[in-house]
Amino acid sequence: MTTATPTAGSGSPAPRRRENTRARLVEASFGVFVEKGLKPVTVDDLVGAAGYTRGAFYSNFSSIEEVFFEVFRERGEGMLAAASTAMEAVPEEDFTIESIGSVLDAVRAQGREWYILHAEFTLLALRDERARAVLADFSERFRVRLAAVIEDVLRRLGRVADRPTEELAEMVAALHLHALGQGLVGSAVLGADGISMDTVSALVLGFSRPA
Amino acid sequence: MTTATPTAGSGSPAPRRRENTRARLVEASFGVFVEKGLKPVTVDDLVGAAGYTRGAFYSNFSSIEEVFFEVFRERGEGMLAAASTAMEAVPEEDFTIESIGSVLDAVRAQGREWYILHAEFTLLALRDERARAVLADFSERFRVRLAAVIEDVLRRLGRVADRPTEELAEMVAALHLHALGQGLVGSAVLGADGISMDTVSALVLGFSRPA
DNA sequence: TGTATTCAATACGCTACCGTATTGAACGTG
DNA sequence: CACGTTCAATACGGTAGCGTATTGAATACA
Repeated sequence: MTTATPTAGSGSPAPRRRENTRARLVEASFGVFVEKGLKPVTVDDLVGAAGYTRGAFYSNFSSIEEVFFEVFRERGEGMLAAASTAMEAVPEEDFTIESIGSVLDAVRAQGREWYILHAEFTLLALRDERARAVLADFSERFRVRLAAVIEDVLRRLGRVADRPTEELAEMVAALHLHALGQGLVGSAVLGADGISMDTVSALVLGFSRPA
Repeated sequence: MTTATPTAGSGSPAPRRRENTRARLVEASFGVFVEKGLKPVTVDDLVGAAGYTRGAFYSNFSSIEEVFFEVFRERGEGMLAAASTAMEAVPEEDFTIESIGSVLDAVRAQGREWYILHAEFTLLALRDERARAVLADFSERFRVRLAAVIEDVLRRLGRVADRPTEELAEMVAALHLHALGQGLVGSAVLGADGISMDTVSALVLGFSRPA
């Protein structure tokens, strides 16, 4: 790579417009943050990955954190959208425990990258109020979606939950993410590829009873 | 603070010995890592917190990561020791679900600080093989201890687990840590102060059956 | 008590990265 | 097809933090 051509080889050169630059920068930054985390990343890393130089960065953003926020928001919306799509793909009368799995698959599909981004952003949230708000918003929305599926499934099975389905959803999501992380780190007690279906099933059944 | 007196006001001035310096540096570094994370920390932050200057650092360590490892190992051992102590404090014939709680309390006692250190170290482990090994070792030891308690409790209750108690232990530990983190970030669906006892109880009962 | 050794304090040069200011090429507009 | 505008590329000075080399004060030891 000699010349710095943004997104090398993408058909038409794409007009030099502000939105393009921002979008490409955010897009490319995702991989950089996944690879390095937040603090070790430099402005040159980001523009380098996108095929720009420093000037493009400061003309579009004022700090690296700003980009990080944008990346998280964007990928978070992606996750939520994927989860919704997965839900809607299942016809109402086919709800089974497996339906929960298909929502979890939306997370699994982003796998390693989402896990890392999420962990990194959580750490930021511990120290930054605004990040806290963004994270809380995402988490709640995801939890609510998952809770809805769980509720549907329970209804279909003719069972009622012992406690708020949101708690159940929180547990399932937490364990799923945790298992994904364990898989990355090597020791995978709960399954290297996220939580297993029979664990989900045992959880959902264990926290509910026949209506 | 004008003069840099290590551990200001601790009775005797304490001899200027290598081990002392190392120990103080590690001790003081804990707080710094909790506050800032890993990468943003500078050598001056660490020696400053301990009341030394750069010289002391490079004469005892060769990188900041090295100190970070040492901090995690040390606090990890502390956690394990606290967990063991908690276990042994309960007479064998008194095992109830609450016994599990007393192990979790060992974690709760370190609360916020342990959560952050652990999260920070996990992120490092995703990118560093040696950290991975250290983390795996800690996690396994903790899981085994917790699994032992769970097993004892189940035996006492005349129940048998549906699946390896280590899996159960992993779930309980993961949810506990997750809940602690949620508490720090604000939204505490599973209880702001770690996992609640009736969740633990439901989990343990849900994943076991009468013998 | 004098001498050798240990180890933290200081001094120093170096590099990486920052953020601003300036330049100049692509684009829209009349 | 000129003109103005938009925005990324480049050039720059400033700073923070690094790691080494040297110094000097404790401590051990004879």
